[in-house]
Amino acid sequence: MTTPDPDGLLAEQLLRLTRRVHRIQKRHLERHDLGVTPAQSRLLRTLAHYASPPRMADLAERLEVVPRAVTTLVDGLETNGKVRRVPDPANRRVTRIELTDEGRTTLRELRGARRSAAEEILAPLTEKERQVLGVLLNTLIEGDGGQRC
Amino acid sequence: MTTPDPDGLLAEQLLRLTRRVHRIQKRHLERHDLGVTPAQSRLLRTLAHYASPPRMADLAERLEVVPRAVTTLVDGLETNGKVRRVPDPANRRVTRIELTDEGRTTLRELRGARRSAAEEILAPLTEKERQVLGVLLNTLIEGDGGQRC
DNA sequence: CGTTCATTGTGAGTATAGGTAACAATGAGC
DNA sequence: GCTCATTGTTACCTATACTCACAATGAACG
Repeated sequence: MTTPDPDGLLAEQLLRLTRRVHRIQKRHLERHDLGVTPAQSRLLRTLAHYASPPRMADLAERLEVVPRAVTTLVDGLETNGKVRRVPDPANRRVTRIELTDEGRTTLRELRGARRSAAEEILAPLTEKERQVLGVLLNTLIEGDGGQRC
Repeated sequence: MTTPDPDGLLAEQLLRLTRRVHRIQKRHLERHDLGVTPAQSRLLRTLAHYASPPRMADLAERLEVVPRAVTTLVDGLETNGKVRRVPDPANRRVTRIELTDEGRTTLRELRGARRSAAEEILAPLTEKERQVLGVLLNTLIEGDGGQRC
């Protein structure tokens, strides 16, 4: 009742914050000069979560993008020597994506950039507030993916 | 202590949520078929906040983008008849941006799209949680713009 | 076996959003 | 009047992600 459109406002804040997060992330990445774009950084981190090299399609699903988008990202990372495409002997349609040693090194350095970016973004929040925010964001993320359709 | 990199995780969640917000917003905009891109929609809404027509530079500052980006957005909106460039008689360098009647109509219809998009995004949260999230997001937004540098 | 259909990744092209650099027109300060 | 800052824009580039079409491959089934 305080505002006429509180939810729209919330979405607005979210989008605004988003732009800032992107900017800050990009700046910190450039500062560390790892030769990796934000989206590539995300793919690298995702890659680290797998026990064995995932397929392109696996990555696409995990990143919530169409497979074609993964191709471009892997192209960039591969030319920079961060990842390697390896054919799957069992199914010749699939190509699996492996982190190279250089990719693993980059990933470690990336963690610093990521941490400092997060710190800059979250500076205004106390530890407890961050926890609350984390829970809320998680609810939003989980809520959609699991229940719809 | 539960996770090794809680802040980085938070930024990750934020970015992930962001992508979803963009997708949902775009879908709802397309469904209402108002001939307006998400960024143009944002400019229109921003425009409505001014008592008198703002300058391009004002919009750029408010939207947190470079002036050049505003030019493109206004170009699109002007060719679609949603806004009008009017020269400022007092300072011939500045052009002020006015909402047209059609722009105002679009803005009203836009509110529906915006509301339904917000509802879809925020569905997993209770009313109280939304309030908490609003406060946290506001802290993050205010905290950066006002205090740094 | 072969025919058909689904899966997998990618080439080609498009859209959106933003950024930099250079510039012309204008205004302001000395 | 000369210099410098402001304002918007022209021209160009980047990043991200999309659709569509397609070739290669595998799977199902008569």
